[in-house]
Amino acid sequence: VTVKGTQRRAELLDAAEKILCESGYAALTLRAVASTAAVRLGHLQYYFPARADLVAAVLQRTLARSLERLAPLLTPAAAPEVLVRRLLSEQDDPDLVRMYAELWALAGRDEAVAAVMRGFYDDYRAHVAALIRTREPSLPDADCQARAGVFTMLIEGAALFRSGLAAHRSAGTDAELVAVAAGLLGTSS
Amino acid sequence: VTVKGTQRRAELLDAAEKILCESGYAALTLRAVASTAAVRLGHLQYYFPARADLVAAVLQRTLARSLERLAPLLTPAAAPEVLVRRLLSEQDDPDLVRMYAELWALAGRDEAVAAVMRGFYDDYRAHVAALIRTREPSLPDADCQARAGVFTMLIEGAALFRSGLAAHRSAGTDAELVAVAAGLLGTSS
DNA sequence: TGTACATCAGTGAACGCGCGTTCACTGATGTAC
DNA sequence: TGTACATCAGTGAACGCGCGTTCACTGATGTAC
Repeated sequence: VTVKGTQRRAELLDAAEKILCESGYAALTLRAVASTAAVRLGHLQYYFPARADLVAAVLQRTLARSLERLAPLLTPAAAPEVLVRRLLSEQDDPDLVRMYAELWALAGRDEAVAAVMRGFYDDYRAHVAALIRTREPSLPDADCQARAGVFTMLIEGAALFRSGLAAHRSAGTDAELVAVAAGLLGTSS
Repeated sequence: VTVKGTQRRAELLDAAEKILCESGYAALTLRAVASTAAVRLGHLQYYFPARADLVAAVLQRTLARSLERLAPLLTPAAAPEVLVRRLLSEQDDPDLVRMYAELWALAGRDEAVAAVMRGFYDDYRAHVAALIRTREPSLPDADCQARAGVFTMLIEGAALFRSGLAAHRSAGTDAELVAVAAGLLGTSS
């Protein structure tokens, strides 16, 4: 495990992540990844012997990075409404929403992918639950979990209906969405 | 346009819908459809000259049938909680949820598919809005629309988080989900 | 009632293409003595 | 400080496969006269 090897591997995952985001899972072929990373097909296979290895690696890394980006937003510092708006603005990147939609579809056909996805959303939900707990300390833990679950459903459902996939954005619906989502996070400050 | 031709066409769409539901979009190949319908590849091409024609036709028919199944549930006859529970029980079929996930992913890569999807959800949302209007006649129309929009986000988000794709079902979260969704529909009876 | 003919329904073989995978190979880098 | 050798990094060509599409063809069904 040399420094060069680690770096190359990261470059290949960069290329894979770029393709997955911009062009989708169907376009995530070994040849496309190799070409994007300016590497020969056979060489890519040296690092990822089978396509499944590459897919698993890029999935893990992409979701871990997503969580790193989302977790800092889920702090009690801001008012719930502000927090929800920030969270929703993360959905402004169409490529990202498209990618999530593809991962959901993938999870439906591949139990290993589904397990990784559930792990990601478990972490996400735990952050939300902790936030609710901070805001309403007297609320039983089970209720915090339940509210966090519904909050997550709502936010991820919103991704579909604010991105053009299932509907276009609407200011009126957004206002109601923010109100409902903020209400789930706890009493407004 | 003979009766035989119409019937054959329906049989082919049946086969395509079955594959799309059970095995997903990637498995929706012309050879698989022809084989399922017990028809030769060349013959399938006679009815659907290009794959895109078949995909468009099966998408239209599948969503139209979905709406026919969902619309009767969205009547003011039942209490909101009961109605929401019935709606959620429609998500008990894993194949169906998987298929929706695939259609969302598809919509992200194909604007024609996205347009069909948006049309479907426009109709769906209109039904919900009408239901809310019945239940709370004094509510301005814009508010009905906004609430219906959030309701739809929540229900579709719930599909992801109750099917194993993004999370497994939880009784506690379900209870909170029903409460929030029913609240959006209007005052409880 | 029969005949000619156009259209509809269905067959079968082949095409070029991109895919994941395999494999034998070469050059560079590190390591043991 | 040099040498031998194992491991790492990278190349290039070929494979079998399934895909959508094309096309020439045959048989069945309807229609006009």
